[in-house]
Amino acid sequence: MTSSRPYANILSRLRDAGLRPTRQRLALAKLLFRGAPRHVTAEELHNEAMAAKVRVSLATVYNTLHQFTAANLLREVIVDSGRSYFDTNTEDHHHFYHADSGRLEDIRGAGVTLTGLPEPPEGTRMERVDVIVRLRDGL
Amino acid sequence: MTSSRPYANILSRLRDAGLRPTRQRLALAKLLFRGAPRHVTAEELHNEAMAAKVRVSLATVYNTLHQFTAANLLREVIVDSGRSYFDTNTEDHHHFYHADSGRLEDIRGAGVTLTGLPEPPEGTRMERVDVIVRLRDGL
DNA sequence: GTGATTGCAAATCTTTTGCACTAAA
DNA sequence: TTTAGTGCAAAAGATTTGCAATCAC
Repeated sequence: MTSSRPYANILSRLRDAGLRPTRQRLALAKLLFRGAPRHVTAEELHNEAMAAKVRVSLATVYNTLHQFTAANLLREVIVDSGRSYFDTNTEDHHHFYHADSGRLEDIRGAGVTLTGLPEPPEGTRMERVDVIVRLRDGL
Repeated sequence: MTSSRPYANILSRLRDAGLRPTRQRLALAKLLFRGAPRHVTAEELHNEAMAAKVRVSLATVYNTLHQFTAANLLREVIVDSGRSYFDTNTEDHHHFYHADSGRLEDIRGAGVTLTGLPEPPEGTRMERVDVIVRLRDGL
């Protein structure tokens, strides 16, 4: 059972991604990938690390999140100017954004279809398509 | 012809929105709404104002952009954490985001269809749906 | 006049950077 | 070793705020 050996699993994920499995990266990866898929900000992850007695600087958390994103272990979700969210779910999916609380919720990609999108302009290629459903509390 | 009296037009747009038509707001609105629909950042608009010899502080540009957005004269487009774009096109449409240049391009909303989106969760309402097609230069 | 708006500078907040130090291979 | 990675503190942006001065009505 894979989930019974999360450490080894994470170790290989980092190695496979070409990232040296340093103490900090391993610790952050364990925090990120242990439970269900989640959305975190750099500051939240830093706080979690502190709570878990893992010594990491905020700068390293930022660096690590970006390295993980470049390695496709994470996806950056942009819904709020001035705050970056990182999503542990890198599969095709979209998001509900609870604008009043700042919380993100996944929308499975499978069910959603987009039709009628124009071709990318000459000289460009489509990197990805984001669908963000902005929600407000109340009626 | 409406476009021959942009000033009077803008004046009423502000009044209708419940915004006092101050010198700064009129000047910024004229810059924003004169030509074709466009996407601007606060800093770009501030630079334009300076170039047009309109004295406005950057803080006032920010305030004004947010007031215009609240009044539905503008729409804020979020594609980049750390930089806000304001779109003079408030109709239903989506965006190409040229990630390499930071440029935004409209996609007419009419042609695009989204199917299979789940209902908003209990206790929330859908404020709007954004589709952002992230583009990269080159092949 | 009187209350809404503005300008300015300072404050805030998030994110990035430079560089000496530390640790992985 | 040798080179990548880290911490820290400082820098960099973007945006907001506080408050006295100014303007629209």
